[in-house]
Amino acid sequence: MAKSIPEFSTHATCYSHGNKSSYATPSNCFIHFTTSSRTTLLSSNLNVPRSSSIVGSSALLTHTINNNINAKICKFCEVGNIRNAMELLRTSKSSELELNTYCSILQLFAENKSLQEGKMVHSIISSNGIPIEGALGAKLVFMYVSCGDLREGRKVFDQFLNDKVFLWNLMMFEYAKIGAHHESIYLFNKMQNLGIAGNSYTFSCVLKCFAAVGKAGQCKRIHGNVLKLGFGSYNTVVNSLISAYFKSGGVESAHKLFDELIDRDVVSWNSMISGCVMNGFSQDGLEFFVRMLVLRVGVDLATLVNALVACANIGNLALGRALHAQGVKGCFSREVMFNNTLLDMYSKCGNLKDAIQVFEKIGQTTVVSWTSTIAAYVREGLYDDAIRLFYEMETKGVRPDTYAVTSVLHACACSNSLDKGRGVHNYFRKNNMAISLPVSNALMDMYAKCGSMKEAHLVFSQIPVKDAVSWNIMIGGYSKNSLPSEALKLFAEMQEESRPDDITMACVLPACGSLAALERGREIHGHTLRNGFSSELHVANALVDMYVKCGSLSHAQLLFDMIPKKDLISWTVMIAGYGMHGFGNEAIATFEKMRAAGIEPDEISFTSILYACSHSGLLNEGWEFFNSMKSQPSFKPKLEHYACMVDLLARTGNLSKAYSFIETMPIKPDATIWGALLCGCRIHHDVELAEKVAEHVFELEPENTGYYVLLANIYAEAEKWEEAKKLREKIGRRGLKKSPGSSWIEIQGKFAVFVAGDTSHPQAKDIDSLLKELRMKMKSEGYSPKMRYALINADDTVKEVVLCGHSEKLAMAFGILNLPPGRTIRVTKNLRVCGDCHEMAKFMSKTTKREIILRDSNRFHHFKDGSCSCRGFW
DNA sequence: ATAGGGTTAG
Repeated sequence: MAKSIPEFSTHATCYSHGNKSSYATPSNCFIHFTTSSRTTLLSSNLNVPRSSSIVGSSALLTHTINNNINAKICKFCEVGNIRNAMELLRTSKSSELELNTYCSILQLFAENKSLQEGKMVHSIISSNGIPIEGALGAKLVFMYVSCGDLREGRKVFDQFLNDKVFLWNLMMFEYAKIGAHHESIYLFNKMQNLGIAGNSYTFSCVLKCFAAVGKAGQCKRIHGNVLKLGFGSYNTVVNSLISAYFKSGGVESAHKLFDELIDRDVVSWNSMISGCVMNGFSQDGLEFFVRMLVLRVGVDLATLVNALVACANIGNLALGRALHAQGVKGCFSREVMFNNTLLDMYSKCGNLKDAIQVFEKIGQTTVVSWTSTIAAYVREGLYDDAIRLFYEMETKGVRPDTYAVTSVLHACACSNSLDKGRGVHNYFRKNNMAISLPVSNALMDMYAKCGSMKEAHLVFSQIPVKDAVSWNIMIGGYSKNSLPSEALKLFAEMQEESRPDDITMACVLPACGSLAALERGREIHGHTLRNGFSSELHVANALVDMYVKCGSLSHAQLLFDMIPKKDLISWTVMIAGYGMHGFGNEAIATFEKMRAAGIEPDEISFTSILYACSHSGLLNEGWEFFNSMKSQPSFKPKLEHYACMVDLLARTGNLSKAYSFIETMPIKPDATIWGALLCGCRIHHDVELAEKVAEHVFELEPENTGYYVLLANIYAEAEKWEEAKKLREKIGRRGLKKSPGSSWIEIQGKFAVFVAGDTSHPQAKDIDSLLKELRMKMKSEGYSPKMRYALINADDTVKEVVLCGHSEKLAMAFGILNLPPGRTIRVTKNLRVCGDCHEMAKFMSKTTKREIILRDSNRFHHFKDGSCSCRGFW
């Protein structure tokens, strides 16, 4: 998270490009050096009386007067009388003033932080023709830096060559303080090139900077330097080394240094606790804390704060409370930082009440207190309270920072409230708040999570320099909001403009999955291998899921088996994969293996296994899983679980059982539940029940055209043309439009999309004649086309034409025409496959000796040698 | 005259 500091970054750019015209180049320094050596001669004339007798006596007189003036100014400085000191300085002649006098007055202004007066002295020095160098130059720099004008201080610093380590340290330290670590490192390197040896301060500072910019290798190098120069026993330096190693992941090196350190002070111990905590070893950190107590090392505020963070991370509420008590005893309970950490600890340990109590008792709040409390409310799902607190903070005069802003946006995202999110965004605009990169990212994330990719993109398009997070949020947002083509498009753009990381992979792979874009998915798989991302668990899981959804179950299985430490997601993805492809028994075996591996299923893995049972018609097994879930007190079956059971009962022909199951549900059934039964009515041709069920469905979701079509089809299949027609007219009257069925096939990374009756395709003629030929063959081999699916009350010839025009048939035929013999044909359809197409696919797989994998909106159908893996369960 | 450890989000 680099803060942008324009004035310093321009420096850095100049230096790194070796720009000769920059005022800070060594050659420029040399010019200043030579000019000033000339004036050094002049200035020494001021203080050394000449030897000539006549001139000499007057010079002596001048000298005495000068001394008086200089002494007077110094006296004024001593007592802090700025006005008189300045007055005297201004009215005195240049020749009367000594360098020391300037120094004393600059020192005073440095201590008083009087920048304006300091600047005046600077201009007097310049107009008096005094060269800026040596002690005076150093003092001038010190004045500017002390007064907070680092930029002006740097200008003076660059004007002369100096070898004062203190001054270099000062500059480095100031840059480090404002986060300009690179600038600090630049100065360190320059110092080394000039042959100026650093001291312990130098190394402490530069180690911090290297750690901050993530240069672990440099820390090692500096470590060597430190030992060579004999700072290996300096406490401050070793402590800096320890924390630098920790910050760059060198946990072992840090521990080794600590073990070898003889004089450990409280900072050494604190560094160990914080280092362990930041590397995810909170328990180890707490052990260092306990060792401190045993050895009676004094504990300070930082110790308690670090230990509290450790407790928060591992949820150790008991120790957290003990630390609270210890803090009160040690009089830290007035410290804001202590209270902030404390309230965060309570919240993270699941104790909102105590967290709020700490917050309400804090005498003095900072933006951190508010942010932590906002996050505490979000943790408990109290999003409105969190948002309210954000606005309340403003009325208390606390200005929100990046953390506060991202937290409140997260609250909006979690509450799934686009209006509240927009409200916060408007609040930023009204208050002219700077929208930094992290804030833009949080805004995009909020809009994406609330489903408005349009607004997310608007924010995205206004970011001048995007980082990987920005791209990932957009790509993942498109994937999650069912805009997979947009996700893939943006991923391609990202590859041109930025560096995709492991998270990018996990964001873009689901898009391949939802498009069944196997070739693109394979490409991205290659990308993860080349970049070493595939060892990341979330990437591996995403890959398995992608192969499952792209219909390549064997690849999914292969990758799944290769995951060394599978988590709940890995298992759930594979169980769902087996289910979707109709391998119910494999899904069950995998579920049992997961339990044997000590991983307990959650609600989602139960949904997956129940669907797997339903897709394979495993009625008894499904009941068993459903009952075992109900027997666990921590689980309450949700709507989706009931939907699976209804689906399972209905598919297996237990329609009336399904009906009574719905009636006895403890929660109110929604349209999906009734819809599952309606679907079963279609499979088992129960028109009477279908009408009864449809009433429920239409009442719950009157706008969803899919259900009207479903009932219309049930009528048509029963050849009840009048009813079908009425229903279709009803749809028309309501202005509802059926979402058109479409199918697509990916060939060489490009998608060919077909809609029913499409004749615009360049190969339409070939496709048509191939389908006609297949139909003839089918007929001659005794297949009768399933006229029912034409759903038009016309004579059979017309029906046959319409049947041939179904999008999945077109896509399959296109695949046969364009893919080399023997290659598997993979087709995806946005709706459920039609019965006649299903029959024809079986036939196609036999006569063309091709494997056809058809994914519909519900599951996969593998057609091979004239049969389908679904065995009729669809 | 300059230092090392310390709170909040995603």
